Order: sequence, then C-alpha cells, then structure tokens
Amino acid sequence: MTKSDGQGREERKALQRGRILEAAREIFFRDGFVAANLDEVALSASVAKGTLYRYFENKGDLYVALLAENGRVFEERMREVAFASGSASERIRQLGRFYFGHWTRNRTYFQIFWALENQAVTGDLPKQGVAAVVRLWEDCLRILADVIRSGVDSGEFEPCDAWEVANILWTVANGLIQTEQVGPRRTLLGAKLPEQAFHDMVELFLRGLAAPGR
Amino acid sequence: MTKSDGQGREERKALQRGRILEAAREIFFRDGFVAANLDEVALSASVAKGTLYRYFENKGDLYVALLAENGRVFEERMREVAFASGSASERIRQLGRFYFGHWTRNRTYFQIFWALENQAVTGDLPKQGVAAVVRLWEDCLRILADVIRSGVDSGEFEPCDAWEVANILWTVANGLIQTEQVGPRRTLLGAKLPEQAFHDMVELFLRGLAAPGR
Amino acid sequence: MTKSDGQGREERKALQRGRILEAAREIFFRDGFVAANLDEVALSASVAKGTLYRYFENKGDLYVALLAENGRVFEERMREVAFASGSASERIRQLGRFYFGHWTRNRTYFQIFWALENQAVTGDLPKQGVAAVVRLWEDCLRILADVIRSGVDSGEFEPCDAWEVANILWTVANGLIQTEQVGPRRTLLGAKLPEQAFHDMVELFLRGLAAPGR
Amino acid sequence: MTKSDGQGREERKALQRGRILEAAREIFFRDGFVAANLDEVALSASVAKGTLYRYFENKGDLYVALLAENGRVFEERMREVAFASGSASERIRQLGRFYFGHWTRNRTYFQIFWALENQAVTGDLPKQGVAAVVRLWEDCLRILADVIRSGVDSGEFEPCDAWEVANILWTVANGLIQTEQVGPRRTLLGAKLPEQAFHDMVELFLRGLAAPGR
DNA sequence: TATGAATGAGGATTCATTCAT
DNA sequence: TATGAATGAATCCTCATTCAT
Repeated sequence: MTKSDGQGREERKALQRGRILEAAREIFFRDGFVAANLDEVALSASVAKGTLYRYFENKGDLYVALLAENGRVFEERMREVAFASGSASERIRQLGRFYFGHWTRNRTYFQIFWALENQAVTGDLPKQGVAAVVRLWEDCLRILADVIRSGVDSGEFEPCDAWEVANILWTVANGLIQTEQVGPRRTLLGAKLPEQAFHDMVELFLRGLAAPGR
Repeated sequence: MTKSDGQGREERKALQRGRILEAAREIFFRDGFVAANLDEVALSASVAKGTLYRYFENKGDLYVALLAENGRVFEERMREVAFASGSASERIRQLGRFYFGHWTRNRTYFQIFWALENQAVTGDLPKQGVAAVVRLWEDCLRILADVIRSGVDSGEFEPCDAWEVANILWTVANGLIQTEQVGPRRTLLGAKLPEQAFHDMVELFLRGLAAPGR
Repeated sequence: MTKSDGQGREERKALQRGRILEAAREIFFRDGFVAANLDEVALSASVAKGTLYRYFENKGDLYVALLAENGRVFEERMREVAFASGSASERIRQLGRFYFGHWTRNRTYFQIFWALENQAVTGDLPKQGVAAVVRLWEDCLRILADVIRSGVDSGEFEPCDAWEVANILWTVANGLIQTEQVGPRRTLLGAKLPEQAFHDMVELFLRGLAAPGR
Repeated sequence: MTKSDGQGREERKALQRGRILEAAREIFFRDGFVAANLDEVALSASVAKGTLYRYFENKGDLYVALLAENGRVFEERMREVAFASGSASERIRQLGRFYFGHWTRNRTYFQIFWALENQAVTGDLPKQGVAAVVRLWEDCLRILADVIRSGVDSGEFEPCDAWEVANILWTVANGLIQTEQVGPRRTLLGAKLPEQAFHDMVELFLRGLAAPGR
C-alpha cells in the first residue's frame, strides 16, 4: 500500500510539476523572464505560491527547466521525424514541415533561444541550465546532418560534406524565419506565404542534393 | 551674445542627451528593458536621477529613443555606403562588410530588434516609437534593392526582380548571423570564420547576378 | 480542526486589517491624504510596507476604506441611539449628545467629510468609494427625520413636515459645529461652552416641536 | 529717470506678484496645498519656476499669501457693504447676499478656511501667516455685530446683545452653507434653492430683530 | 506536503528648491 | 533681475522569497 501510495504520489508530483510548467510557459513567454510574475504563475497553475518552491528552487530555475523541457520535446520530436521510415528526401521534407510548424507554434521560444547568449534575456540564470539548453540546438543540427548522411550512404544524394550542407540548410531556414519574423510580413517575401517559401527552399535544396540518376 | 548663449545652451542640452543615451545603451543592452536600472543609467551618465526625466518622459521613452537613435544611425550609414561612387558590385560588397561589422559591434541591438514584435521585449513600450523603429528595417532592405536595381540598369547585373533578390540576400545574411549567434560558434559553420562565410556568401550572390559579358 | 484553524486565520486577518486602519486613521487624519506617508502607516501598524497591499489595493483604497469604516460606525451607532426605547424627545436629546460627542472625537473626519466634494481633498480617490461615504450622510439625516416622525405619530410632537424639520435641526447643528471649529473658540459663542450651546439649541427645538398639551 | 524707472519697476513687480497669486489660486484651490505643483503655477503665470522664489520664500509662503489676499479682499468688500448708507436691515440683507455670493464663487476657499486648524490642510505652513488669516474671520463677525449694534442704536432694532445675535446669525448661515455643501443638494433643503433658503433665513432674523413700531 | 501571510529590498517617478548664467 | 537646468530626497508600489501553521 505504501508502495502504491508512493507511486501515486510520484505521479501526482509529476503532474503538478507539469501543470506548473504549463502555466509558466504561457506567462514567461508572454512577459519575458524579468517581467513574469510568479503570483500569476501560481494562480494559473492553481497552486499556492509557496508550492512553486517545492518543485523549483527559484524563478531562474523554473525558467530554465521550462526552456529545457521545451527544447527536449523539440529535439525528441525532431528525432522521431528524422528516423522514421522513408527516403531521406521525404524525411527532410518532413523535418522542414515540422521545424516550420514548431516555430509557428513557439515563436517566442525561438526568440528566447536565439537571444540566449544575451544577459538581457537570461538575467542571472543558472549557467549550467542555459548551457544544456543551447546544447540541444547542436543536437538538432546533428540530426539533420545524420539524415543527409544517410541519404548519401544510400546513394539517394550525391556525395557531399553532410555537416556543411546541414549547416547551410539550417542557416537559410533560420534566415527565412528571421525575415518573416520582422515587420510587415507580406511585403518582405514577395507574394509567397512564408510556409510556401519555406517549402520551396527545402525543395530547392533537395534538387541540389539529388543523385543524377534519380 | 544672447544668441550665442542660446546656442551654447542648446548645444549643451544635446550633449547631455547624448551622454544619457550613451549610458542607457550600455545598460539597456546589457540588462534588457525591464531589468535595466535607471539609477545606474543616471550614475553612469553622471547626472542626477531627476535629470533623466528632463530629457525623456519615462523609462520606455528613453528606451525607444535609444533604439531609434541606433536605427537611425544604422540606416544613415547604410545609405551612405549604398550611394557612394563605385560599381554596384563593389557597393554591395561594402554593404555586406558594413552590415556584418555593424552587427559585430551591436549584437544586442540586432537581438532586440529581431524580437521587437515580442511583448517580452517591448513591455509597455510606446507603440508608435516601436513602429518607427521597425520601419527602419524595411528602409534598409529597400536601399539594398535600390543598389541591385542600379546594377541592373547600368547593365552590370542580369535583369532580375531587384526586390526579390534583395529579399533573398537579406534572408541568407540574417540566417548566417543567426546561426553564428547561437551556441558554440566554431562547430556550426565548419572551419570558416563567420566573417569569411559572410564574405563568401556575398561573392556567391554577386557571381549569380553578374551579366555574362562582364 | 481545519475549520477552527480557518476561523483563526480569518480572525487574525480581520484583526490585522483593523490594526492597519487604526494606524492609517491617525496618520491620514493628521496629515491629509496626499501628505500621509504609507511607510509611517506601516511602521505604526507594526507591519511591513508590503503587507498594507495585501489588505488594500493602494493608498486611495485604504483611505476610502478608512472613511467608510468611520462612517459606517457613525451611522450604526446613530441608528442604535435613534431606535432605542424612550420618548422621541429623549431620543433626539441622545442623538444630539451622540452627534456632538462624535464630532469632538472625530473633528478631522467631519472636516474631511465636509470637504469631500473637493478635489483638493479627494485627489484621485475611487469615485465609487467616495460616493458610498457621502451616502451615509443622507442616511443619518433620514434617521433623524424618522425619529421626528415617530414623535408626531405618537402625538408627542405637533404635526409637521418631519423631513423639513430634520433638515433645519441638522443645519443649525452643523452651523454650530462649524462656528465652533473656526478660530479662537471662546469669543465666538459668547460665554457658553460649545457643548452647552449645542444642548440649548436642541432643547429649543424640542420646545418648538412639543404638542401643546404635553 | 531712475525714480520713474523705479516706480515702473515697483509697479511691474506688483503686477507680476498678482499674476503669480492668480495662477496659484486656481491650482492650489483645485489640487490642495500638498498636491499643487509649482511647475504648473509658474507655467500658468508665464514666469520661470525660479522667479516664483523672487516673490515668495517657498511654497508655504505663497499659499499663505494667497489665503491672506483672498481673506483681505473678502473682509474689505464686507466692510464696504456693511458701512454703506442705508438702513441696518438693508445692509444686513446686502451682507447676506454678498456672503452667499462670495461663498458661491469661492467654495474651496471656505473649505480651506474652515479646516485651517487641521494639519491635513495646513501642512507645515508658517503659523503666523495662518493665524493672520484666521483673525480675519473674527473681524468679519465683528463687522456684522457692528451693523446690528448700529441698528439697535438707531432704534431700528429692538435692544439686544449684538454680539450674541451676530453669532447666531453667523452660525445658522454657515450651517446652511455646510448643509448645502454636502451631498445631493436638491433633497436636503426641500424644494428651496439654497439661495432662497439663505434669503429666507436672513429675513426671518430681521423680523425677529425689528423694533415693534416699525 | 501545501499553504498563503508576511516580508523588505528595490525601482520608477515627482517636485520643491538651488544656482550658474 | 529672470531663467531653467540640475538636483536628490521622498514616496508609492511590486514581487521574489521565507516560514509558521
């Protein structure tokens, strides 16, 4: 009984932690780290303020845990897509769709992430935690390179430096998103919707990578 | 005498305003809008706290003035470079160098700017001021398009949609910077220094644009 | 146990609220709304500055709560006196004594109250709260009219327009207090002590009201 | 020339002082002593802030000067009315009209005046100045008594204690004004307009005072 | 373990007063 | 004498964190 109670307890704790993180996401992403208000987080998570401190050491810890959680989910899903069955091209297309979609639903996270070297955003965040979050980025890039490499190995793509190509694709993708992010959307990328532009870019890359016979 | 006195006073006011903006730049860019401390700004500018309020209505106003000032200088310098004498290619090269250099010296400004659509960064900033800052970005892109167009007109470049090309160049450039901005630099872009990568990219574009006979 | 605990908590909160109001009364009534200092209120109430804001939204809210509390007590006590047993004359005498006594102990409150239509006093006070306070005044006047009416109904007083008579009594009473309030007391009302003058005035009225046969 | 210049200067100084007082009246009476803003006073008086300090030692001094000025004008005008030609009754009627009219146009001044014993209103005002202002009140009451006495002396009124009668009249007048000042005007004094009520009260008194034969 | 009352350092803003020009 | 820029003390309010229950 104690055991099952313990399990129930563990589970409940995990659930509560999740609830808190969920509430924190909304508020931190909306207001930024410094301006975010733990009162509101507690309210939105339906726990007492003091309870927050049972799950996270302090505000910074909560924030970093939030970023890490988000990043972890992102990387995990990316890995799923990357290593599903199917041709390398198809998986790269899927990655593109996933990446764009994830950005759409997590604009703020990307902004935070891209500015994570900046004190203005990180405040006095635990360095270790921040570093861990940043490391996820490289992991994702590495996943992309792995897919490209698998395409080369299977003869689907021309031989190339997979890492360099992954970098270029990554770079241009982020450039697109960046451009899209700033100012009056519609004019910047001509008539194309950003999603279409993103898709076209991926196709362009795949054509460039494709082995001649295919 | 009265006149020269008046001039001296105006001049001194402008100087003081500049001193305050200078101090504000450092602190706002280091700590972010919300976390920045006006006491520290005043101290760093060697004026009393109250003096800040003779030059700026409030914290938000000071911040926006700062961004606007920075943006204004950026756009002005960009215009200078863009409309100097020389071939279109050469001017685009110069623009590339200028853009990259400016980013190097103003990383934080670019981060803020890129996140300017985000509440987390803008807080309760005066909407008008923010909009004015964002508008500068388009102006810069327009300047780039103008240079490309002038190259086309002079026969230096192949005929093309100058606006679209400017967009692409802009996009890739920002992607590069973005990539460079995140995490352990060295690994991401292979062996190349970011400056070299940026330069190569510009050259690649110019080759693509060049009219065949040249 | 939980229940009694809850009660204890509620009770303690009420007590603390009371302590704060008590401290606030002294300081607000001494210094006025604008000049009053919340630091001092907190100190005097032996709570931290922040604690004030757990009980009252802001300075204005605290002030209005204070006035309302005072007014509420006043009206309640007045009602008690007015509807005690005894003849109408006796109850009017008691009301007079109560009114005069209350003024003696709450001069500042009366001043504030009488000036409550004036921006100088109300500042940016919550309009609703102010209106609620003002309404108490009418209620008190209505109570006085009710007593007079009951005297008429019982045949103790001559038939008359109770409301008008209440108004006149009220008017003269306030005039007395007003006169008393200003400048070197002794000379203004001749040799009479203000209390005596007040008492005499009430008696005069009662004689005027009395039904002939009595 | 020096002399006439001097005169011009004196005159100009007096004018400026007047302009400042005029501006101060509006702002002090609207916002109260503590909340009033000398910047605004200076602006409204079209002088520089520093200039205020050439005419008044400090904020409190300006305020007291303002009250004194107002009081002085009041007493002077009252004296004029009181000692004009005409019967005592007529002059008392005129005084009533004047008093009521002055109150209408200077409600705030009366409020301040009536609360002048209260720190909340006076702040750290120079005691001497305040005392001088209060003394004017008695002077006015004395004037009223003088008129009554002259009526008695001339046989127009029945013999009576002029001082006591003046006090009673004064008291009731202020009570009326007080009542009028508070809350929803219309209901308190029945159907009568306050001006009418005031007039009726004066007439009532005059009837009471009149010598039988007249 | 959860609660939420209490804390108090911190920060933006105001404004009477001073003083160099 | 008039100016208005500079000052900095004063004050309201916020909110992360602690801790008794």
